Amino acid sequence: MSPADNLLELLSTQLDSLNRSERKVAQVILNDPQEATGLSIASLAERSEVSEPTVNRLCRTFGVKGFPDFKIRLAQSMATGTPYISQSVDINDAAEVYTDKIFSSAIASLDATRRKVNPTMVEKAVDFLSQAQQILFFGMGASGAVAQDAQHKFFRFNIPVVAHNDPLLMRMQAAACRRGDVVVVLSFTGRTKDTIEIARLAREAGAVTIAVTAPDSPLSDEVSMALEIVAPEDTDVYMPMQSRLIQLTLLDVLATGVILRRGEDFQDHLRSIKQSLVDTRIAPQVTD
Amino acid sequence: MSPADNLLELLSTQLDSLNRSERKVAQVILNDPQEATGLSIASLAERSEVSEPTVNRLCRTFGVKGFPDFKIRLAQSMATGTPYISQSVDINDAAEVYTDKIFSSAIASLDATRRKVNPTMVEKAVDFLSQAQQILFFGMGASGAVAQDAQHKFFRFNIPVVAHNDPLLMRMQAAACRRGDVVVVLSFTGRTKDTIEIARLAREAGAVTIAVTAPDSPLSDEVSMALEIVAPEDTDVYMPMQSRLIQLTLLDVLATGVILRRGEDFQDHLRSIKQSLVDTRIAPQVTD
DNA sequence: GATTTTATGTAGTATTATTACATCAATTAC
DNA sequence: GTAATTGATGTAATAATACTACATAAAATC
Repeated sequence: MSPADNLLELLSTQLDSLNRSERKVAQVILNDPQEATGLSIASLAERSEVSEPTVNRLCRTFGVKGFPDFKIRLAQSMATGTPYISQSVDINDAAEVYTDKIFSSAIASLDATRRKVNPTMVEKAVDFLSQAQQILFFGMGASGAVAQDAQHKFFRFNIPVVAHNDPLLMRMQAAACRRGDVVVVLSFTGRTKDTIEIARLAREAGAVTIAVTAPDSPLSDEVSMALEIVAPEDTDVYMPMQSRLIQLTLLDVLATGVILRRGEDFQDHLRSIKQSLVDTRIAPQVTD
Repeated sequence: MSPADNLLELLSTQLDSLNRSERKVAQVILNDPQEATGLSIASLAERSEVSEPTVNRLCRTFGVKGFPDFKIRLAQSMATGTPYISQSVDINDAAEVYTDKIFSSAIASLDATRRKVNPTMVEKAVDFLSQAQQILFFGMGASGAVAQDAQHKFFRFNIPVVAHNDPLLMRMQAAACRRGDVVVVLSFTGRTKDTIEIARLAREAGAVTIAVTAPDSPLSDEVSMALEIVAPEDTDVYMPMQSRLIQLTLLDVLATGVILRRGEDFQDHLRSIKQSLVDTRIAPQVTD
């Protein structure tokens, strides 16, 4: 994010450190930012009961070129700014408040990742996955559930897929890998000793290894290619929440990539899998 | 949304119905909208190889006052417009595009749910969970991974926790439930026959049953209380993606609720669990 | 209470956008 | 095939808007 991105937030937090006149302007803006984006410097000055240069100076205080530029930043930050700020839960929060905070944090994390994901790497991972003879998902702890989820998704592609969360099984499977196998290693930190060693074993055995992990971690040095994701650890204070959602979504992206690579015919196959569930259900919900 | 809100989208859809010169301008804008918000009418005209009034006319075509106003609408629609609209992936999408679409859809789903969650129900579920003698998470298929994830989260609370994705095991466990047990049943559709029956068994055995499922589904009638979530099925065409993220996040909310209910002392306990992982890791990453 | 510093406003200047009009190209009518 | 009309585009003047340099007023410091 560029420095002056969350202009509205900046404006309200910096309110105290402004001059009296500049503060008047800031308050008028905060009072109705939408309106403010439509005003000329003259009208805004008038409403704030200050002179035009004062408005101009306020703008420059926030590191923008001038008033028109300021309005544009304002417009941007209104849409994207206020919501979705990763907030820590407070011990006194009511259900409504912490529910909102957790959802907002989840959204903020996904949004942050959305912009950071490297499409070239995604493409590359999809290349490997769609050519794999066998796919193995390895994840321990919370990543174990992610691995299981991935298995449940990739089995639809008519490739043998396994998921493990037990280090011993992983180790055995890794050693037994052959050329054509693709191993996806899931680790939030990329620093778990077992995981790193298992990745190495798999690679030595001839498998392509893909890590979904933190940037510049020991694990990402050890694999064929790394999909690097940054989780804002501040909200994951006591358990992994954000990092796991990010991994899951990224795996959704990879699965989607594989589907697209397979072409349209393949989508019939997927539809038939979904259809096979119908008999296990009550009444409606067939959805084409 | 006001008429001229999705300016970028409008711009690309209306591209064909524009004059030759105006189209040139539109293309320059679409090519780099961010950049365009920073240009003067003169520079934009130059880059588009048209005259300034042409640019001005284009702006008016989209029902805005003038060029500066246009830039502001553009800025807004960049932030709010494209994103967070649940878009289907197209077979011709490049990696960058489908990555963005999937993340955006995930965000859109979470955002939609965020506003629909009933805090009273959350509160109630937290009440049950924090008083439970034992917690059982049941989920089949993709919900199986969610159940496993939940187990991994709730085991930290010093309560016996089990997770199952096998209907037979679920059934046995359900029948063996006793007063004081809490069963959380995860089902996207709430219509899987097995799941519904298992929920009934558990309740008859004396357990409190909580469903995380679709509103007004057979399952939600069968349980002690239901946390109802609506997944936008349109993006989950071939596999459950959004619905699963929503369930996970909702379980994060419940876990957080339990933590808060336990009070500050309990947070030391959580910290010590996290600390216990340190030895399995390489070097840094202790985080307090 | 005098002096310096900081804040704010005034008036002129520069930039930027808009309008009115002219020219050119394309289409249609003859 | 040419003339007339319509629509598209550009030129140049005008108007609106924002910016700068400077002056004045207020506050803070000595």
